[in-house]
Amino acid sequence: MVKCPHCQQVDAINKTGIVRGKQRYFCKSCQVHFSFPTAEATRPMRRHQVTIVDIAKELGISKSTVSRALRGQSDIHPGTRQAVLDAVKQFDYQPNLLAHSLVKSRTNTVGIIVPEFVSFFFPKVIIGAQNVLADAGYNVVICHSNESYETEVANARALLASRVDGLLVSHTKETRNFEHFRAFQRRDIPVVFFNRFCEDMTVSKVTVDDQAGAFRAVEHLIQTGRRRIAHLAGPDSLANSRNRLNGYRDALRQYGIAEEPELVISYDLTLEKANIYINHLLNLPQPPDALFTINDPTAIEALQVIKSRGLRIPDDIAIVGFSNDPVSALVEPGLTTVSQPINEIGQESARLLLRQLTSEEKFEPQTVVLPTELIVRGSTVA
Amino acid sequence: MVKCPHCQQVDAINKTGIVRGKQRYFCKSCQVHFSFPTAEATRPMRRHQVTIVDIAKELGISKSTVSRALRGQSDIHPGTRQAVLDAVKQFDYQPNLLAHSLVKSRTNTVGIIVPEFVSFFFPKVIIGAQNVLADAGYNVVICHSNESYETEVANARALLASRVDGLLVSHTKETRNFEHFRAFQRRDIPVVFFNRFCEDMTVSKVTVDDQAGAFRAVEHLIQTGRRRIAHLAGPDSLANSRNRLNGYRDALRQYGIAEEPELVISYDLTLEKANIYINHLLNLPQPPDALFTINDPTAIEALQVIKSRGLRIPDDIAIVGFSNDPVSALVEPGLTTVSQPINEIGQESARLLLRQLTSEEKFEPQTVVLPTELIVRGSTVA
DNA sequence: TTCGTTACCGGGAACGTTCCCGGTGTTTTC
DNA sequence: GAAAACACCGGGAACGTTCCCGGTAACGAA
Repeated sequence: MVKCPHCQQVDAINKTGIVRGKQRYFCKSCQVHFSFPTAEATRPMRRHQVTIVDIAKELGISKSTVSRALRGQSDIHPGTRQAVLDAVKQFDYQPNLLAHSLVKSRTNTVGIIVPEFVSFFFPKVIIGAQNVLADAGYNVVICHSNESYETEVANARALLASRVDGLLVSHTKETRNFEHFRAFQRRDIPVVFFNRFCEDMTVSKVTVDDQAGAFRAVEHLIQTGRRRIAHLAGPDSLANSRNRLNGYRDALRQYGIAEEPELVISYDLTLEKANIYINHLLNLPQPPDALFTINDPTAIEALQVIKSRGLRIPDDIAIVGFSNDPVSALVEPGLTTVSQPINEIGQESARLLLRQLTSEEKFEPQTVVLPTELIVRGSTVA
Repeated sequence: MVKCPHCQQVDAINKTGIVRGKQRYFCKSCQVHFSFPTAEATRPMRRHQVTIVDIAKELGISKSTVSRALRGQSDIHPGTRQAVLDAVKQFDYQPNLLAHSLVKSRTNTVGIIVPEFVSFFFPKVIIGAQNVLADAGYNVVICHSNESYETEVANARALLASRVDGLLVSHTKETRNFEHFRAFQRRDIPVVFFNRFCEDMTVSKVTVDDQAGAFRAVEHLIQTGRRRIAHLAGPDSLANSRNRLNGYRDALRQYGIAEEPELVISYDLTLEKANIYINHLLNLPQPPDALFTINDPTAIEALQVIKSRGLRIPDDIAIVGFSNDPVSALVEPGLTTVSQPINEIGQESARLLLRQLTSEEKFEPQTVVLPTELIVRGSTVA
């Protein structure tokens, strides 16, 4: 009853096992195995995409010609080209970037990994970078590591797998192992760090003059008569929090003020912890008369806590933040803060990456340090 | 001097033109054209990627087997599998997602297009969506249309070209033509609108009860004694600004207050225009005693303007915003506002998309309306 | 023994592009 | 009027995967 598809014989057929749920046969005379295609297994009925060959067939030309017409380059008759363009419109053809990238080995895409983006800073950086990159014809895919090392590694892996041409990163506060970024370097995929960076990786970096900014902030506090200046510092894992701490110390030293260890607290950047430490500082036998925080959200949290305790700002205690978030102008009193050129950070990072992407020869990694500026508002002077 | 590569003859060779900068010859006896490969044209020295076949060659097995081992499925000897895994680690092999997506015709990626993301709202939505999507194994690429219709179209085109499996959109305030989104529908790529949506497209939508929220806000103003309530409305192109306006009108009508046309101003959501109109309202012969704005940034701008004019809030004029941005709790006085479940908007949109992506049969588009809640702060009651 | 079954594995065709290379007319040049 | 140049176009091999299908050895049962 089973007929060999080759010799059409019915006998001399053996069963030879069930493979993937389908009976297989063996024809002894033909010395060949065979099985019968099941009805639905013919094709998974994949939705047909209109491709370059569909256009080619329609116009009776070759796919090479269609490709040439689409890329709008050389070796194409204007008439043919127009015909292709018309057909493309008619069939609503969309080029498949996947195939394109596969053969070109480049995706015209750069990845951006940021640790968070509900605060003002990172979105603004991304927009700055994106504008520059878009002008250069690059797409951008944004990843959000959520301050989690695992997520960051997963993000990096995903970007590597999708073969981005370059990477812009600000790492998480947890990140101490940078192997997932070195994987890009090994493949000659340029990486640029911004804002937060690994000091012992030889990559391009964009940052601001954190130390000088912090110095100016603390100097300003000293010059307005403060002596017990507390500092809520960021985690030690972040270079910029180390630098801001250094700026703080520089100022104290230069003005001959001894550093009180109890006034310097390094924490994990969460508002919960910030709240705890602010209260702790205020509860000290000798509370500080000024507070310099690692960033604006922390300063604003401090502002709320201090006001809720009925203390006067800046009379009883002065506050300085860092980065001049728009909110800092809206709170009452306005927050004195160190502004950084957020948009430029993004733009400069993107430009650095682009230069690296387009340079033919070996590119020397480069570090760009942008200036900071002290913005004085009501939280330090009445 | 020129030898035919076939017959090795030297005479009977003609030049037959220079094509792409290279001399071409014709051998009359072989009846064949030929040219000589230039040295550097051999290969563009493309950096070699380590692929599945490299691993296969190294282990002396076929690429099919390596592929099987990597996908960790059936029909693979545990020993072979382990050997492959070891080699993968040793050679630092990274799978090429482009090739994978090309053959599978799916990218496991969904695109998100938002009109802006410096304000609190959209980043938060994105995070909500991303969490849900990541759990389901999807990657996310975020596009930022910057409230520009052209950019939005470009974004949509790029996402289509890179073959995302689904799309989450909040369109720009300029968008009146939705053809670029219909292109996804034509290809059976599910689209979910959130926050801002096109009413006459049959797609899934996630929104909040704008009308009820606005009603509650205005009702609250009326109940606290206000009668001349102004409304700074959003552009008519956005369904949610229309709905909020409707809620405003409902409340006035229900409480028997006639609508004053001069008190309802629709504008383009920029702070510059907001400032102008706020001042305009305050300069009216009969200025309003309350202001309900389309969103929180506008309300906060109003708050600043009003305070700078020396007017008291809420005594002289009360303010209500919309969406409960974190800033609204920080300004002084605190801003009464209508909160919406921002995170849930993202999550729900993602879930809707996922259901559509995984459902076998035809999926009926669905609209989810999430509740709003009035948050009363100092800008309306002392 | 001999057949049926299981457990693996390899070959090769997709997927949708680009690019190289070689063809064929037609036009220019000497 | 032939040789050289030009203007177009087509074929087919990449790119790096997955998937189908068929092969082979080993083993259990009849």
